[in-house]
Amino acid sequence: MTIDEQLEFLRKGTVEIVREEDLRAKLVKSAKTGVPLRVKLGADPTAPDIHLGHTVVIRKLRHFQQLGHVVIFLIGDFTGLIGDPSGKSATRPQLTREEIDANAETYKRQIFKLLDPDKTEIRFNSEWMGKLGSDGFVRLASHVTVKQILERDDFQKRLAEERPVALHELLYPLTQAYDSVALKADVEIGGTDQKFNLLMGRNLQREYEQEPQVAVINPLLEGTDGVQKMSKSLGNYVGIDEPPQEMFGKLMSISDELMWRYYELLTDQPPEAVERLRLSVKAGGLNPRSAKVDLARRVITDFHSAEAARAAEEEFDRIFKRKEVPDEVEERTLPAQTFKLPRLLVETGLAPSMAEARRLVEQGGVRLDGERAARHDADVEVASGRALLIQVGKRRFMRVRGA
RNA sequence: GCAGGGGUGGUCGAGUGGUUAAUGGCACCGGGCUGUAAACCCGGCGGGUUCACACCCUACGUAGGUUCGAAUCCUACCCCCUGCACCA
Repeated sequence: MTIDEQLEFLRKGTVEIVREEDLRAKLVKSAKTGVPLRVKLGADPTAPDIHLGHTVVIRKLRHFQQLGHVVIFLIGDFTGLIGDPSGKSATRPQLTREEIDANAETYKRQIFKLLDPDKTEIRFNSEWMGKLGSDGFVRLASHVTVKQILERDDFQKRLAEERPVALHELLYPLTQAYDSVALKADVEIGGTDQKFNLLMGRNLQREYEQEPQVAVINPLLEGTDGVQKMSKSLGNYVGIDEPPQEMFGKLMSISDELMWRYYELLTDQPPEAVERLRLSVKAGGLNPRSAKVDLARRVITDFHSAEAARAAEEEFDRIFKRKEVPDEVEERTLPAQTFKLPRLLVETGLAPSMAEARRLVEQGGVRLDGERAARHDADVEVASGRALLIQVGKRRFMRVRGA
């Protein structure tokens, strides 16, 4: 690829690159010297559960790898003590060395679904932050001014709104920036929420007489609700460790509009190809459902396999299109006796409470052996040797046998 | 410590003595429709007993109190936020 093509390739899906000219220069230099660029991404040690939102930046790392550069996956075990000042969470639980190591292993297993292990360094910032000591830390702090730190939107906003800003939060951008110095990073990847921190790295590197890193800023992926950013706590996420069937369902549940966003940020489909698809759907030639199925297939293939994707699709069709019983249904054995229907639902865990169970039946959401249960006071016999198929809603199934 | 503001159901947020299990939004759940777990429409959304009308219990930071009756009034306490002060 020419340098221009490389730039184009790296630009895909990003919001901003600061500065693109610097990146060009680094790419040229690397090509000339044969020394790969060092591309950094920081990760929080407390949450090793990666979801699709995180994969946006990981995918960007992969793009750099594909061009032959070295990726440094930095686990912020030191910064984890501070917690990114994203507004809410105050103090974070202090992790033991063992927990951090365990989390690191989980990270590795997950990120190597997208990244090439041979071109990836896993590092911990306690490595250099620990050595710094409090005197070193104070010296480090002398390199930036309060005003510089307070420039950060988040701080300004909170000060303006008279919401608290803890002192240690101000140190977060500083330590993150120092990581770039310690690693001599050429490029740092991050979401838009990280922009300030990434730029701080540039400043600090200059202070330490290093060539400033390039900040490659990626958008934050919206969650399946299409509104808020994907996050575990909001429950609008798709975890990359989730079973294929779950992923398929969740991806099918995104809005038709959001699907294009996902195409852009979660697949390596070239923008032109995605645009063609979009036009085709818009013109009515292609059913949006089909495009969504295709998206789901691609994502599942990345994290599981093409085979798993096919199976998930088949299962989905079976349940939602043909309204059949899934391939595998959980089985439970209960003492052979007669149950009131709501009681049975609670016993099997298909409903959390009697009141909820009754509601489900009244609303027509419960089927017994395929027959809609009309009355919630019905007696249901669980006989030994016979299996009873219970369905709640569209997607919860269970087979119950009497013992 | 002082002053002020605040703590309501998964969440946001109404409600200042009586049809308040608590308006409304969101989330969530069920149904309908659709080639989608999309969109849209309808319904539900603390728990328990009951075939059912119905009844009971628990709930508005915690604990008491006033009252026929309190999320709403009083007292104490706890927690959060803002400002000021004190200490260093």
